[in-house]
Amino acid sequence: MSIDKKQAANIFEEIARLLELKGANQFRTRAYVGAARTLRSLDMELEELVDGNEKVKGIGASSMEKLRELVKTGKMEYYESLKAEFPEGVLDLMKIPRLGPKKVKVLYQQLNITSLDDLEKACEQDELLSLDGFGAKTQENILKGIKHVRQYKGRHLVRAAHVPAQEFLSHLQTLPEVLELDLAGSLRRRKETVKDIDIVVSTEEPKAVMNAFVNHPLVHEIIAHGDTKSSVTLDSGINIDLRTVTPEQYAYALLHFTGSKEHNTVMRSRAKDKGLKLNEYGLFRGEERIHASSEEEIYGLLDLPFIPPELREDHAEFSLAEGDGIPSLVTLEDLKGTFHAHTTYSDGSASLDEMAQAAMLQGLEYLGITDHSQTAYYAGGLNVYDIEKQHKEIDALNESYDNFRIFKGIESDILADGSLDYPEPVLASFDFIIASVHSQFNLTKDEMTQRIIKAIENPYTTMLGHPTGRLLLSRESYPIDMHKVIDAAIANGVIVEINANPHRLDIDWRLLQYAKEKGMLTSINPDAHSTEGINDMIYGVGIARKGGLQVGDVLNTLSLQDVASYLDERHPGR
DNA sequence: GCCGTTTTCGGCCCGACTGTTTTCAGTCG
Repeated sequence: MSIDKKQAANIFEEIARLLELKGANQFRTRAYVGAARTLRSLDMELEELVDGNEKVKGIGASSMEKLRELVKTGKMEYYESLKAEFPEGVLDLMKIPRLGPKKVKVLYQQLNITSLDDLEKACEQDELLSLDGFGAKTQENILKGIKHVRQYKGRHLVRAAHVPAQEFLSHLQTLPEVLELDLAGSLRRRKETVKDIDIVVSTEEPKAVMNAFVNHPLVHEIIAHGDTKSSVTLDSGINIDLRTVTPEQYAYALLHFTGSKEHNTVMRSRAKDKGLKLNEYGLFRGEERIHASSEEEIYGLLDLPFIPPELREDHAEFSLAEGDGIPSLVTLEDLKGTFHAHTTYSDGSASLDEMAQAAMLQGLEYLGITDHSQTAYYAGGLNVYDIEKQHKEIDALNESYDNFRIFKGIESDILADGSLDYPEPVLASFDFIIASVHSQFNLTKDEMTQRIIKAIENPYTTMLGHPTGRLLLSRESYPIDMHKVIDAAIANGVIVEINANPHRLDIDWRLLQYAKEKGMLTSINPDAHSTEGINDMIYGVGIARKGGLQVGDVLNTLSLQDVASYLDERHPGR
């Protein structure tokens, strides 16, 4: 069993946690975190990295040697011995909010606590009160934290954060004391999952704003309530952090709290290189504060073009900024239509006409309907008779619409051998086909990659659906070599979708820069199973923007006429 | 542990809040 990048990254991450527990030098700890991060977004195979001479920033000689050992032997002596120093389960304790390495160390050394269960029992029996630095309040918070960790595992799907965030923004907007406000944090950066909601407000009267915030009816619990920073938990379990600053500080605060941490670190060192200091309150030359009234101005002061929030991950944005420039990113308004929607013919909850009307309400010119194929019996997959019936209904509806068209599609299962789910004459009856894997995930990486590439090579395949099969926060991707899949898609003129359903957001944005450079075309598809599902396109746009995609990279920015001729030319039978 | 167009040694981002203290450590972002 060979090690993949994610597993390797997790091991480096765990080493960092263990070193923290040991009380190691914080910079050494940070180096391991940095190595883990580098591995996660590595643009080559692990074997290539450890065998080659290419240097990668963030992985020095020591980490490289450990990584090589891991890749070659499947084991790392250093990690194993470090792990042996602590009982299994101790690391779980650090997932509890407000429990860091120092407190965890005390808990396990003095009370021999090595699991969430142990900790819960100890709290219930008031055992923590005897420890230095622990009091009743801490114990109470830990008990709450254990529940929180068990229930939510700390992260949330972007839709679960986006909806309440909009509610709080509108609420705060109505306050006369609020001068400016914005979403910040990972939600503004449109990450695929988020830990909490961050909002920044500029005001001259922070107390009034904070009071209104913590007293909002959706607030379940107040975690912190200060003059410039407050933090609450909502009934749904998600946290919101609110920061207030003065109008003078606002642009700097928005930049700071939008992050990412890694992006900010680079920005700070750029400032430092110029003899300046950057923090959430301003850019300083000695005591002198340099004025900036927008994020654009701050970037300008550091000789950078404006970097949109979605790109601020220290992933590619600084090299883009200093090379070809920051691309003008695709927006929701650029989408003229969309593909991948289910109806009551299979497992959707709305009829063909209802789905089409919902798309029209969004201002779209076309909708590609793709119910499930016959093998997906669990989802009511369509047999040949159903398909004929659906096509007749679509023809009639299209007759009745002005300037709107339903495209006839199918989400064909990719069978275990890589073939599509109907005989050729049936495949030929569709305007387009999305090929997706829905079963038999337990193949090896090579087998799965070959299976999907075979489907890509089928001339009837127009798009590849949710290419990795991941379900965020619940199911990992099946093993697959996405670089090979992307290369095959490009070679065969197949579109790889950005599945915009918040549970999937698949293809991962970290692959999009590679795909774009190679010339891959994508389509932002909601995978809608209801009329509301069409609204999920916005989350797919966020992913496209994180990947640096522009209008020309996205099929469904084409007008009805252009997309119709594209599909016609692409169809092997026409 | 990582990094370097002044550097192979000496730095490594920085501030707010809580809970415990009695002036501050730990945690978080």
